[in-house]
Amino acid sequence: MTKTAPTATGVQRCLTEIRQMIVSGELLPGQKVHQGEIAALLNVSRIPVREALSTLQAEGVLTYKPNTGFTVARFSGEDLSEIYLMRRLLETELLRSIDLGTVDVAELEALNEKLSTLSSATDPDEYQETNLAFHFRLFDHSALKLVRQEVQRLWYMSSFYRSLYIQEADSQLRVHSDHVQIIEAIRANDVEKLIHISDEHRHSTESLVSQRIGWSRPR
Amino acid sequence: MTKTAPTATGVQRCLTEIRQMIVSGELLPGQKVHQGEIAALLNVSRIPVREALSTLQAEGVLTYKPNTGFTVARFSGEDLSEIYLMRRLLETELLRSIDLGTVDVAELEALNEKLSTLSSATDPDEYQETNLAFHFRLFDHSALKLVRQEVQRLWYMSSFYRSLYIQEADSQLRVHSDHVQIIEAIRANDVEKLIHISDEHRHSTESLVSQRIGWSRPR
DNA sequence: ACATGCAAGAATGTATACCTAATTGTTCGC
DNA sequence: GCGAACAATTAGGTATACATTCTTGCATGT
Repeated sequence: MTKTAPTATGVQRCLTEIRQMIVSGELLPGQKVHQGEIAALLNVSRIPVREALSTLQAEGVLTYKPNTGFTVARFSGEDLSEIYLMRRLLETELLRSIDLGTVDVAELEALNEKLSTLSSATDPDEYQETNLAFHFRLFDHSALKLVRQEVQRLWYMSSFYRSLYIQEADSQLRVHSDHVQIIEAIRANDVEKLIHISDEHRHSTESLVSQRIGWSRPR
Repeated sequence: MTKTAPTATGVQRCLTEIRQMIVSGELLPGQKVHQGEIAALLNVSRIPVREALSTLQAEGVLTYKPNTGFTVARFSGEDLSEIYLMRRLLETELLRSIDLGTVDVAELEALNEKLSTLSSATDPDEYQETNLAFHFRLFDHSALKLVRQEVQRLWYMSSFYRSLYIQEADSQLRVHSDHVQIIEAIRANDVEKLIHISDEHRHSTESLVSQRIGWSRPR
């Protein structure tokens, strides 16, 4: 999912790299993002870096103050509640619009199994990646492209905060079993059950994330 | 609302100007946006233009293809349905979260009266501006900042299409009377009624917009 | 000691210039 | 005459360089 096309432009590489730096905690919420540093790190000039930062700001991942620069967005508990509220509303629409009969269940199971083999403590990046793939492979079956895009934006916005709770063995087990239930609901062609399970799954992650707020420490 | 701060950066001016060009129909959906042209038009180099374009792409106002450039996003009827679906879900949450007692009703009435004095045919820009101000002055009373921000993005995305239907005397009358009903509901402190009226208001605009799809003609 | 103002440094904002990829039109071969 | 390769042109992508603004620390004065 983070694979950049071979013909990728510098801006696009900057985008994925900076996103990655946020997920991995290399850039913490509240921290300033120096254009020069990023540019040197990625061996490009500041121009493509600035464009990537502009994009991330529009997505809500960064904040911006003119003549002062970009900062990693920092969310309060209320902010995260809003994000999860929007996710619930929009993801419910996505799930409801899917014809479950057409879903490739085997692929989802494979992704979920891959998740269980990954240690979220040692490979947080790939774990996040795979978890995201699991959910969006499902969302991809919806015809609601714009809603899907917006949901993805919401996941990006909160990616760092999700990474906080995910690095725990307990959470990992919970996630896996929730996913199993999701797969069962799809097999049973039971949309309402799928929505219900997904709601609970989302809600449990929200609770865990909320508990961890404040762990992020900008200098 | 479109007033750029005196200390504004070039990118910000580009942003508001390009938005304006889309609302006014100077840039039509499906049309290519040439960086050089915009730059010359606004007396800046292509650098700030490109950053503004990146931002607008992240907002969904433009589409982008590497090494080929930016294009004004063009929405099908289904796309617009999605946008209105998201608006309904999110705006309902905004309205429900507002303490109607604290709303400055007089200000809303003033904006609505201003709307009726404007001819949407001759001053489409200011009409759109004022209409947007009416709704967002209300949304501003919500504590759900992120939801509000997302709703604003949805309005921006579809601004051109809204401009299509609004340039009709009938629509203008309808809008005004809907707004009067909205104000009444606020006065009556009746949230559910407010939501209901808003739903119908939104739905009627969606119908009108849908009828006009295809009027936009990219070269 | 504290506040104010100023100067040096650093980082942002943008114009210019160059390189590269996509496009368009042309020529050659069939 | 039609299609494919190729050259010329256009437009996008990015590095460099410079201007401008913000920041920071020091000095000065109250």
